[in-house]
Amino acid sequence: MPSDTRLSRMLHVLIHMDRIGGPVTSEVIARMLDTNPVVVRRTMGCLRAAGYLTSIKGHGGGWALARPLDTVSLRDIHEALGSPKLLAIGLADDNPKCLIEQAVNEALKDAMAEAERRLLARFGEVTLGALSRDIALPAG
Amino acid sequence: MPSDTRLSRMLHVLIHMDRIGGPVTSEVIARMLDTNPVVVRRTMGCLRAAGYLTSIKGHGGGWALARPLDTVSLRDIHEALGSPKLLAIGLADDNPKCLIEQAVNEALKDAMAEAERRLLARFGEVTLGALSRDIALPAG
DNA sequence: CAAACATGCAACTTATATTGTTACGAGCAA
DNA sequence: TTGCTCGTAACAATATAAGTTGCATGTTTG
Repeated sequence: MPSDTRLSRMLHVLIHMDRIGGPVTSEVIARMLDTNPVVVRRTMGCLRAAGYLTSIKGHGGGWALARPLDTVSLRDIHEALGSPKLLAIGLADDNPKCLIEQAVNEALKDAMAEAERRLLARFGEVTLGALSRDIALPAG
Repeated sequence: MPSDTRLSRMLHVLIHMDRIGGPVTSEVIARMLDTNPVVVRRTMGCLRAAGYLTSIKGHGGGWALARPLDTVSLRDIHEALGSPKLLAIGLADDNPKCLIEQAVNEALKDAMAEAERRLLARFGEVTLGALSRDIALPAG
């Protein structure tokens, strides 16, 4: 399966929108992300449902930020996307009564849970505003 | 995509093999893992290539451990499987020249690399022998 | 040697999740 | 009314793990 790039894409586009200021159409965003307007609406719809974006139909419409980027962390966006799986490996449950399988899975689960916790913690520490300020201004 | 359960399965089966002692056929292992002998051969072939297993054809043949489990870490098995991706999220490279995309990806990449490093470090600290000793003996 | 057993491997199918595409409906502005 | 824009359903494309079938190869046993 192709890796999930939605988080990367959404962070990218949110910072662009902050700098543009006014509403941006799915069409324009699709060109930024080298994809399709429908993909943009589908993904950004999650962020609208979570209160980070608004969308306006009709001429002059498009997408706009609903909150200042300093109040939004990478983790917020991850969760707005439905908290998709962060880890690619899974636990087999082929023989759930087997004590060996249980012990192996317990060991893996602990390590995986810790890795996930730390990744989410780091995402929670970084706001999109802070990230944006780290970028050279000419990027527009 | 279905999560990759090969690591979990291989750890499980290696501890069983250690307790059984003699060679075990793909057929028997397939029943342990509730799967197919061909899947077993395919996956275990990676561990043979890396020197952790041997396989013997013909009557009385099957799979056997090539090294004591105390000398094999979870990380060793992960690497023997070809170091499959640990993280499920990826970085979009839709517009590689865009400074914003670059900065976003850099931030994500750092956090992801750290999570991966820590997970691998933890896998490296645990041997299959140690894991096996944590399990109640009647599990056989 | 012949038969039974077991792995090796190619080729194909299935399952699952993201991503891409087409088509059409609904709302809003000029 | 016309044109722009989002909303959504439906479907195809893509990638990877997993499952399946079939047959060749090698090994043990009688």
